[in-house]
Amino acid sequence: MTNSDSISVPERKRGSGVKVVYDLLRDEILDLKLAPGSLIDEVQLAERFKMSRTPIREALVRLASEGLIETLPNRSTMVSNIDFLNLNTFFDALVLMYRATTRLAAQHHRPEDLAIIRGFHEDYAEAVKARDTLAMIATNAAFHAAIAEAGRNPYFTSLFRRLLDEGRRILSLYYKSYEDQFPQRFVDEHAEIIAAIEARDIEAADRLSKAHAELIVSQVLKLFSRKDQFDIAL
Amino acid sequence: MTNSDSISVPERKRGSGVKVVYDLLRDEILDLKLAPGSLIDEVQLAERFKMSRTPIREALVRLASEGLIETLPNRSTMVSNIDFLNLNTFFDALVLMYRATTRLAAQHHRPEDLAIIRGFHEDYAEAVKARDTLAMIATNAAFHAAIAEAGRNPYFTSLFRRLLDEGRRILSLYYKSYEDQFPQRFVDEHAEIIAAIEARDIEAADRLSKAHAELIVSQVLKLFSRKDQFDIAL
DNA sequence: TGCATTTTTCTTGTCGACATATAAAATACA
DNA sequence: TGTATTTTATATGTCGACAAGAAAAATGCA
Repeated sequence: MTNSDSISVPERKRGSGVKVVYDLLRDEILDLKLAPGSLIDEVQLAERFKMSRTPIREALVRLASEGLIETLPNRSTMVSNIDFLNLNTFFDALVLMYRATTRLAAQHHRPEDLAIIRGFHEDYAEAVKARDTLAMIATNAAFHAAIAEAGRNPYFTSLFRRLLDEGRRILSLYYKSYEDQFPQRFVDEHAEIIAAIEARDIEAADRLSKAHAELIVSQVLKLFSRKDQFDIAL
Repeated sequence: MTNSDSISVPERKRGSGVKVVYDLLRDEILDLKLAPGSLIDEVQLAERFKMSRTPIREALVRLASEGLIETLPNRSTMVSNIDFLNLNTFFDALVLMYRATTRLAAQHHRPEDLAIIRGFHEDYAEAVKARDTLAMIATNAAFHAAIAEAGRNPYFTSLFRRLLDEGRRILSLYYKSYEDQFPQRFVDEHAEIIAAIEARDIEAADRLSKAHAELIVSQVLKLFSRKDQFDIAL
């Protein structure tokens, strides 16, 4: 008897339901597999994940509290739109968190943190070499998140993670349109940042991370100002 | 027939359940009516709020994603402990957010924002005059949250709100023990901050908010270093 | 035809019940 | 008596079903 013959096999550990749904939906939203503004149906998800609506709803509540989806009372819930009109608030926060987390990493990192950071650094370099844009975006976010972890301030880390997540959505649009030489420059700058952290040079970490962040911001802004407004509005 | 005669009166609007539970539990946690570390029972809450466990659970999921409660798998959920060992990370984030939000308020505030801010300023002054510590804590948080709103950066605002919330719990302990003259000084400093914002003097707003935040931090640290360690551990 | 009103449909919000995992209690055994 | 094992108790995780709103469709009327 093959596995597909038996119908009533739960095959899922108790308590894992919410996490599975949350993780997968989150990834799909951040990779734009679920388009901003698209509607989410609980029953549909329940069928897809083969579970009841209760754990689905709890995953949605969590996504909503993180701003990834919006729920209209008594009416459907939808993937949050990217607010292009207020990108400046996003960039302001992003630059400040780049600086704050990198500074703290220079202060508080431990030897084992550097190994982790270097790991993601190499992953990113390989993604650049392979011209794999989705991997570039994901490993870049992981690299900076690892630096934030080494800074050991959970308040900064959680905001920064949220910003990096939102950045994944924005950068997905960016790299969908343009392939250019900047990723290689980012690799070099990452190496400089690592060196500053390792040397515990707080001011250098601050200066380099600030320049790095502002380069990204200026590139994305240049792109968006060049593109036709109607082209990017969802 | 009086209202109490009919047993099966829902008397609650559909969709309001989660919000009611969330708001009340949040307040009780922040005012220390629910002690850090105390256990939360879903069935008990369901009976208390006269609703089923489903909306209760969704409110708990939301509180958990904001870090106010922690949920042990398959076992009970509890009110998050205050991490006295890592207060420095809290203060680092708090000072930076005081500065960032006040700077942005000086840049982006609109006339109507100032009216709101002044309203909370007066509420706080009255609470100080009345020596109502719980009101002081709440209106102080509201005052600074209003400044953050005027800065119009939702990323900063949401982190700052979370920090102010956590601050409510810490300050509750502070004021439980000591009554002193600092609240009046805070009133004066608030007035100076408002003036800087109104004058759109970004550097002054930065300087004043930094000094204000650091005064609070140093006061709380002084208190905690004076107190017996075992006295405050939970 | 055009608009207001009623009906239908469809999705969400809530409920009560069952299943299961963990901790505590009880038992067995050396 | 002390430890290991089994049993029980209890709170959580999940389920299927019903009810209530809101939008869409259908109907009525001028």
